Amino acid sequence: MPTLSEVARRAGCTPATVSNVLRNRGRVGALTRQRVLEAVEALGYQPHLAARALAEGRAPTIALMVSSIANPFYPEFALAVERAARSSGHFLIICNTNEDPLAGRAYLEQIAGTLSEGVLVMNANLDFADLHKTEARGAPVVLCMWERPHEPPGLPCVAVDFRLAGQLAAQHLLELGHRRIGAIVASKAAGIHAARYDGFVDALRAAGLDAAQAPVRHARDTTQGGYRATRELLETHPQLTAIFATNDLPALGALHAAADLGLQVPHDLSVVGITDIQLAQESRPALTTVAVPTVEAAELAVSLLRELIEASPRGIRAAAKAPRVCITSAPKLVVRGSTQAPRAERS
Amino acid sequence: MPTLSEVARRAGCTPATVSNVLRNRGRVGALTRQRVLEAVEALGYQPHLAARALAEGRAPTIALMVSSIANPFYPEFALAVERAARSSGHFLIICNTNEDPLAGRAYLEQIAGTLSEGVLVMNANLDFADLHKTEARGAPVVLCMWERPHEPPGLPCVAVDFRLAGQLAAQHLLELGHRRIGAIVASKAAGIHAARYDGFVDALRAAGLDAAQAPVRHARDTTQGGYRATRELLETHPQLTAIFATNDLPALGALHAAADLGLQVPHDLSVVGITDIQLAQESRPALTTVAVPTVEAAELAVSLLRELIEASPRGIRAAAKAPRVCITSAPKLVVRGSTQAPRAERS
DNA sequence: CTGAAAGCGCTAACAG
DNA sequence: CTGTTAGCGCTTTCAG
Repeated sequence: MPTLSEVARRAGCTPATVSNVLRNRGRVGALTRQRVLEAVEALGYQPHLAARALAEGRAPTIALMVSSIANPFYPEFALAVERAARSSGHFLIICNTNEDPLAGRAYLEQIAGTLSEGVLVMNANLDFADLHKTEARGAPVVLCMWERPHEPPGLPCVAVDFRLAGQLAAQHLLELGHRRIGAIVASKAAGIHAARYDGFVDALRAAGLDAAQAPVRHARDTTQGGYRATRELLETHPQLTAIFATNDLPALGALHAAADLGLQVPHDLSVVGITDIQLAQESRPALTTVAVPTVEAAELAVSLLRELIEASPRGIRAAAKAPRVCITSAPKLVVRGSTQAPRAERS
Repeated sequence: MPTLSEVARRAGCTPATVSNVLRNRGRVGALTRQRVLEAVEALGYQPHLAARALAEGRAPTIALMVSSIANPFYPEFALAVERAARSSGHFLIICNTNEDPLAGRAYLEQIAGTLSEGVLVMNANLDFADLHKTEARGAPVVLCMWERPHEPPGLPCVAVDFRLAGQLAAQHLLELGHRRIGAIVASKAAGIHAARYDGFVDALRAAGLDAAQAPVRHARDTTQGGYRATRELLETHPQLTAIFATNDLPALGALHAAADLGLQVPHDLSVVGITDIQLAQESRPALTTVAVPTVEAAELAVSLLRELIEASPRGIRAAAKAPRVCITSAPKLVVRGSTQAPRAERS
């Protein structure tokens, strides 16, 4: 691989000049520029990113921490992040923590601040102390999908009003006339999805229902998890006419469970999820869900991270004011085929 | 972030010595080592990866080129690649080409050899010329899922016998008694999936059938694509009893189409796919498919890349012998609920 | 066993 | 306008 000085030699000037023309710094004579450009072309020169990073004191990548890229929601998000990162001149490093805080820590320690300029964190079961440590080392951190806009996490974040999402889902069911609704909370880590469930409860209350009366099951955030939870729910509470799930994957599982129990969705059972992942459109029936602004969140996260990077000139911590919280636009109900009014008005 | 020399100062020695203890080079006195380790600990020192990369002339990352990480197959593969990369000391950069050869080229030119030591290529619609160019610049390239083990592509690759996969799928259908089988070829780029279709034809021939008699549709490699193709196929050839799709996503689409046409799968129509992605287990009915050794392919790809990296000491091209081809273990038929013997023996 | 010195490829002042 | 001079943080001979 040709280097700057090889280009310089060929163009009959110094590396500094070549650098200048390449980055449009300092004025360079038209003729010199011309010769430099030719030399670059002839040699097929490409700047050495590691060298540049070292000299500039900044890295050309950002990291995305995620528990497992194989969860169908993450790739959609990752794709949007990558696009945004790309257009701000960064490459994306994917860090699968596999739900293991130690793996997460190892990643953070190794790349934050040396290979990656900043870190984006999707639900990845990380230790907050580790995150603060990486911040302190000079690598900004942004939480990508904070669930409670009004309860800041003590770290910069983009927040989605998931409580509202829960409300919207529940309201939809209530408006259709459902009164006996089972809830599935997909809480891998404690507390995650709590806001969504809170919203569900809000809506029930607002409709004058006793929320304690609605049966709940916790499940893993997978189709399987939702499948099992639904079967349990329906076995113990056969009179349920609808299922509210805090995420699409378990909602999809509910669809399967219903099929296996001989229930027609939405005729015998309505199902609603949250997020609106790709798959939600592809199930049979298609899933009614509350769409979360994924792409917007990804873009906000990257631009917030960028801002923080710019604002921390070589490791100087920003003043100790409260970390920024960016709020996305509101989640929106998407009605598809998995919900309708309950069949029997009397239960 | 503390640097090597800060550690050295604190430990009362020189950077060179610190470097030595950290990488177990050159002998270091037990006592010095002790002090160095303490200093490292006290300062929370972490090596600066970009600096190390520059000094060593090697990069700590590899790149995975993929057309879009949002295609459900890729994340599964990417996860396996990341694990393998990790355990060989590399980080993974995800490069979504978005099916755009120009985007792919831009990636290759920028990172190959400077940020990434090597490049893994999933079907990403890249220009082979670009790949050869990046090889020539000193960054090894490995194709991750070459479809024809016996027709080497002129680049190092890991090959999966997809022709066999096609055969297995077709044989399964034939053994069940199907004779009127429609084929869906999911060929985003020309020729991709051709091997799978060839295998299908092989099996038909072997069974004494006229392959020309089996209707074929080309489709995009998506559920949607499979959906449309299936509807077309069934409208023009209502007597079909089975659908063979070259990939799982279109096969899943076939399932949906059947449902919309009022056909029971597998009772009225059998469907078989290839790959065995996660989703294949989750459809209703679950999809019969030919499983491809994804994880194995990912691991082979990374280890082949590693080998090539080691073998090319700083950009010296290996001798011009034919590039290596690693062959994975054979694809295997996985029978699930979407296939059974055709209902009417007479069509 | 440890230190001194050179350099990886590039950028960033500051002179000329 | 262009060249000179220092590094960025680390590794790596090669002396001591």
